[in-house]
Amino acid sequence: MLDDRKLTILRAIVTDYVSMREPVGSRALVERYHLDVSPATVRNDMAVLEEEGYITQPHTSAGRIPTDKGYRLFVDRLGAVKPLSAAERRAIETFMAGALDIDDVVRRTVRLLAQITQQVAIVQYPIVSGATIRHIEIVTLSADRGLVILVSSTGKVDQHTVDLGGAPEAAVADLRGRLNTALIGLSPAKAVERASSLLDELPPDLRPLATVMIAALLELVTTDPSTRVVVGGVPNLTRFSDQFESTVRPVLEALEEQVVLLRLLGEVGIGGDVTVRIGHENPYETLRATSVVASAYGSSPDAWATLGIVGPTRMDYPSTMAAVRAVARYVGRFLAEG
Amino acid sequence: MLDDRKLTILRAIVTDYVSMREPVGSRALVERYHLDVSPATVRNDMAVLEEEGYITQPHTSAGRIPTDKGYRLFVDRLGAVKPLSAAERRAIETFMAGALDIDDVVRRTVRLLAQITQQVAIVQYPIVSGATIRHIEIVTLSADRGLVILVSSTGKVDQHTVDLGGAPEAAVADLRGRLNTALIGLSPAKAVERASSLLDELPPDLRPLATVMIAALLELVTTDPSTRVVVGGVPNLTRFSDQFESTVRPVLEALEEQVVLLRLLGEVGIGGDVTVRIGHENPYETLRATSVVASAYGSSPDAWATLGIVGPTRMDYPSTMAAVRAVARYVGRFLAEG
DNA sequence: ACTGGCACTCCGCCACCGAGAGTGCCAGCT
DNA sequence: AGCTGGCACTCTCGGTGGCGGAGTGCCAGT
Repeated sequence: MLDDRKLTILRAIVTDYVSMREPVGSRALVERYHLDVSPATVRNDMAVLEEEGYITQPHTSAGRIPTDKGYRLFVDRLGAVKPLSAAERRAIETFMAGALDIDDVVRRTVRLLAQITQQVAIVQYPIVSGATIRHIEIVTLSADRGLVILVSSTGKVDQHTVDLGGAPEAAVADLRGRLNTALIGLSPAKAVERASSLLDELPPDLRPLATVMIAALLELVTTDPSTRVVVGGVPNLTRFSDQFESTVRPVLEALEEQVVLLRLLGEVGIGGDVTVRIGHENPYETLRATSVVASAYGSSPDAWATLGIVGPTRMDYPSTMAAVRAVARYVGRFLAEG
Repeated sequence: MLDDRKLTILRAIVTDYVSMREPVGSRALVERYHLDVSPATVRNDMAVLEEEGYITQPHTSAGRIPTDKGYRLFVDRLGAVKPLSAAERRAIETFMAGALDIDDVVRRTVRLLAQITQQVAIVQYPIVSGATIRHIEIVTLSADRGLVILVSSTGKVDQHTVDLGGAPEAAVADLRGRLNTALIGLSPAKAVERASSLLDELPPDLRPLATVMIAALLELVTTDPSTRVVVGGVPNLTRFSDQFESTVRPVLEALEEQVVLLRLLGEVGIGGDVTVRIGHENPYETLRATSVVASAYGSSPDAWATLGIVGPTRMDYPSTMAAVRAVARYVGRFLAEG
């Protein structure tokens, strides 16, 4: 159906449209890409490509632009991965050097991604799931209010306020000790399990307090990993000052909602390569003019998360994918080394 | 110099321009604001106002628009505070109900502000300065890496990684105990002072570790309050889809930089009322088309911070100021009650 | 001190035109 | 069959010109 020349033409159309930002016509195509055929021939091929849904015309007698389907084919089969420039490699190295803690790593990563890709970057905090519990602390703030603090082996610290119900300080300390001895070193899933069985072993007077505590722990363990996403490079959106309402606003709205961001990053397998979601392939109708390029990253199969960028469907996929992949790999290695 | 009628006219121009978004002429003015004079009279007054720099003409034979100086006079002397609507009052009450911890309060506050004002909202985390240290925890992550966790009396939790240099577990525990007994209940400023004197009292083998620890604490105490600012309502920027490069981009850039945001919120006195900074009054040249409305908020003179909104100079100051004030007060009370 | 009138300026809108780019189709060539 | 050159057609885009409307400034009169 699609012979080599048609594929070459599609590739040329995508490349040209991405860099020139204008519908591309048959004449420009033969000139700029050294196709050894006449414009008329290219036109015939383009007619076929259009019929198959890979390209479209904004209006009669304008050049062609790729459709989502066209970009998809390009990404899957036609885009040669563009290696990073020396400057980009250097940027990756220097950006991460001297990172202090997890927060810092995430902040730096998001900046780095935004700068290299010139798009909006999104980085999810590494998920605790495979990590183990390192320490549990309970701090009393007032007679009635306390703070449960959970430190995981990856160095992430989570907190949650609880109602102490006026329990005596000694009871709190007792419970703190018991929780620590019982739960340290466990994975969150195991910890939740162990915690509920622990409840039965406790002296009756500790139980109400322990119930509250464990509920708080549970909440930290289950809800938290999904709640932390960091965004950067938002000013890059201004590069499309055309199509304002249609493009920029929906993206800004998506960026405000952590849940939306997480769904956008989507199900990226840990082993998998860079994932690209183009236009309508995204779970949100309003984002049909934007694409997401994402990848898993992490220090081990047990501690990983997702990072990626959001940009217009009309983007330089080869470069962007290369950048996302490189950053994901580098940050993963960086985390593993500590 | 400026008699009552001229002031009335200036007020009318500001009000009209803000709501209509178009330069306002003498005819429209007398009609819409029931000035009992002829357009010609108004024109004479406008000529004076222009000469004094309060209003200006985009071009000959267009209506007038306020200058920054005009807005300033309006805000200082002419704007009657517009009371909040019932819906807005209700929004404030319901938005905050059921807030869990500081993070939650801040997140909700920023959403609330953004929704009521329909602008970009900025909320700074309450500053610890007046708060006292509630608890210090040291957790070992690996032989070499540890985590210093600082819990303040306001329920804020800060963390910092340190290099343990392979110190034995017992030494770490010892130091942890000493730091806690020495520093709990102190204000950060006092704590830093006490910590350095503590250094001399320690057994020599603990000193290297203690030095690292105290440096980390110091960093937490001094740098942290200024590093946490939360932003929301960014999609509201799309309401000015005109003037894109001139307005939206600079604001987006400012929002990426915590330091810039803090400088924008600026020096707002704790006791003071709402502060307005109009156009060129801002410390950044690129933000000359935007205004900042900010206010201090907090639970006590010892624990407070700043919140506010960023919007176009052409904004409804009376409503916005009322909203910012109301939110600041409400959140302050909410924090005080716990 | 205010007003009505008047001449003047300038923007915004619309209609129109021509150039340019690009297409689709067709007949002819290889 | 497949490619090509030619041609008529379509549509956008930029520029021009005309016109109505809104608004101003000024001046003479009340």
